[in-house]
Amino acid sequence: MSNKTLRATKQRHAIRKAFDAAKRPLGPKEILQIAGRSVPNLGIATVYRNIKVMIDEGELETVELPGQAARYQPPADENQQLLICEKDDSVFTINKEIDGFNPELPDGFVLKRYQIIYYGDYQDSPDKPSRR
Amino acid sequence: MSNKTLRATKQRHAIRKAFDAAKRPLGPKEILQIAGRSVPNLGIATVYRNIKVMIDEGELETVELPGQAARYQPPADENQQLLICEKDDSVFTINKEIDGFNPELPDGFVLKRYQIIYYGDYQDSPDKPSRR
DNA sequence: TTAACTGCAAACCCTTTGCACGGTG
DNA sequence: CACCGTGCAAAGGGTTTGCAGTTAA
Repeated sequence: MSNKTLRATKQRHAIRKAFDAAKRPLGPKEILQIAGRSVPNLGIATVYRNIKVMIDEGELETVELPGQAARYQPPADENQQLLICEKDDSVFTINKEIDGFNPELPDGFVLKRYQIIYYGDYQDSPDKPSRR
Repeated sequence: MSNKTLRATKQRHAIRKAFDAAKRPLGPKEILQIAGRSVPNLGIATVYRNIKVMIDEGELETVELPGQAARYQPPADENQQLLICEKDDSVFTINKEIDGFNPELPDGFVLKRYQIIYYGDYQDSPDKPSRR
């Protein structure tokens, strides 16, 4: 966590609002698109820099996905389950715990955390951003 | 699968040998480094093109990892478990099935496959390439 | 002979950085 | 009025493509 004093800029405010509205992990370009609606000329560099600062502040965390660029979200469960919609690669989260999950690992390997990713899609075409 | 006739080139042969020797998923630069030992002046573009061709032929498959560039390997289990060594980001595979694993999914979501990724590291410093 | 294949370099795409300007506190 | 933050453009790093020369069949 940084020790610099953060300023309240309209850019950072718009980025926060984007996450509030989307309620799902967002990538840099998605953030630019959403936040850019309230901040004309918002630059992609500003988005990247704010992502870094906000992660540093503990306000965001990285969601790393296989074969895709990183997304970001307000901090959630460590072993959060991610659900990737193959229709459009949008990402949703499941915050429920799996119980009794305890895989066998190779000798000497110390498990720190795990990530389970489900691939599939919805039969219908739901309003993605309202799901959680 | 392509319909073009593949030729037996020394470049492709060297790339096959690299996978045989490594026995773990490899990235383009790793392939270039290993196969380049037997083919001087091997170009990275040739590596990328051969990866594509070999995937097209079913000879390789993509291993997508969160937050990392894709690796490749000869086809393995669909729900293969991947093990990422955080010491150097090298990747190993576990081919054992998990039984009784059956998570609850949201209504309407059709599960096609899942991927479980464990993060941690080895206490010792094993010979990575010999592990499987 | 001919069309797949290769190496090189340029082109791309995404992310980061340098710089001068603008805005917060 | 410091100095943090921003927009723009250039620089980086990884992957793809264009092209002319090479080589398998």
